[in-house]
Amino acid sequence: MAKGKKNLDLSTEEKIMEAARKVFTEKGYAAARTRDIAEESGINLALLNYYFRSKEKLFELVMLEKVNKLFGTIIPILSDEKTELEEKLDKIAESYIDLLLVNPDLPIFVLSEIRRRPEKFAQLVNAKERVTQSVFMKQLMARKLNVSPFHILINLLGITVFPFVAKPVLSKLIGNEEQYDMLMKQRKELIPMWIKMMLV
Amino acid sequence: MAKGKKNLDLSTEEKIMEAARKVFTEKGYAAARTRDIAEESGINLALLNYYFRSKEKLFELVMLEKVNKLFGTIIPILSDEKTELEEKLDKIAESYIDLLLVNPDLPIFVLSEIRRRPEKFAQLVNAKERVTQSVFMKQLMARKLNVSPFHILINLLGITVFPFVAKPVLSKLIGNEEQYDMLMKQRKELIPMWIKMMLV
DNA sequence: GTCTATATTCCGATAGAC
DNA sequence: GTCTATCGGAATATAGAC
Repeated sequence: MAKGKKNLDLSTEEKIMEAARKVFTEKGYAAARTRDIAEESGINLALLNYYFRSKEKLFELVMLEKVNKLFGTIIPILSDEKTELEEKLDKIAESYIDLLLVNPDLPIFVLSEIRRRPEKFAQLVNAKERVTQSVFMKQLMARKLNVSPFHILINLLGITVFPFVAKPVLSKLIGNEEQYDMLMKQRKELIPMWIKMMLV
Repeated sequence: MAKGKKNLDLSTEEKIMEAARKVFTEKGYAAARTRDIAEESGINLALLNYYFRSKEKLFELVMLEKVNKLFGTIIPILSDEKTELEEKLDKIAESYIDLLLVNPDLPIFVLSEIRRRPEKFAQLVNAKERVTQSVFMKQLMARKLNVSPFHILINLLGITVFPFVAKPVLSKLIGNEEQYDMLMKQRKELIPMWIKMMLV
């Protein structure tokens, strides 16, 4: 897709999807209006329903994509048989921060919408076995820590993802977006170090 | 307030506020309906506008309370002149987790609404000087760390607050709510320990 | 102060022409 | 496939009786 340009080259369907990703992610399902999406994509409101039937159906497509993006980044790394624990930490921090620097409101969007309708979207994650039975968790247990491996996973996700969830507040605290982004980039190397300290 | 009982003893105004806290926090501003709030408080829809003029005005009152609750818990501790750095860590972890065990969706509610309308609500926090110039930050700087003190603050908030932001996902991962709560209680002692390890 | 009924605005969805 | 115009329902807010 051409950077910064209107998506004149995309199909109508893809233009609507692109706009829907933007509007839903920025405002959340309830505050997003189909009229916003139509305007953003440069097409007519009627076409949205022609292609996607309803706001709800369009949203489900976006939500599925976003959930896969958020969890699909980490689950393959957790499940990898070949890499050592320490290397997994490096990979998770780096790939997650790279993802979130480009998509800073991905986590709060997904987590908010899951909380709003857990019965519908929590199952979409379907991560229970894939996480609890993962190689990563087994590698943690092999270390004979005196705390549950869940604590380590929570800490890793916490120090990695939280700064993006709190970006609107932290960014002002730190100064501006440039300085915020610079700190986040530093954290790609720092996070694995901090987590490794918790493994002794 | 009587636990688990209908608030028959409260004034009408306070009954509406109580219901508004619940409905807004659970659903967010956009998905909350004034009819939900009226029903929840056992009064009539017209009375909501009689007392609070509009949905927006009522929401602003709730939002102000919630922001104060979330940031008012930590700012006094950060600013305390008497306590050592290590003791501050103990206090923050304990008081925050106690708060969040009772109000688990406080952080995601506040952070979502700030993100949805940063120009309106980010200023409500108004924490820039109170945090950056705080005793806590000065104590961190006195430690001559080789990373920015912001990293430590972010880590502290990340490992403390994030598990509550991700509660709907983590709770299923861990098992059930009881087990989730038990882990969170453990973290009151673990978090200060982990952060202290980052100070060397 | 509290209610019922209603006004008004907004929004998702569709009809129908091209 | 795409548009304009509009329907029908939902949600906020108000009028007016008690």
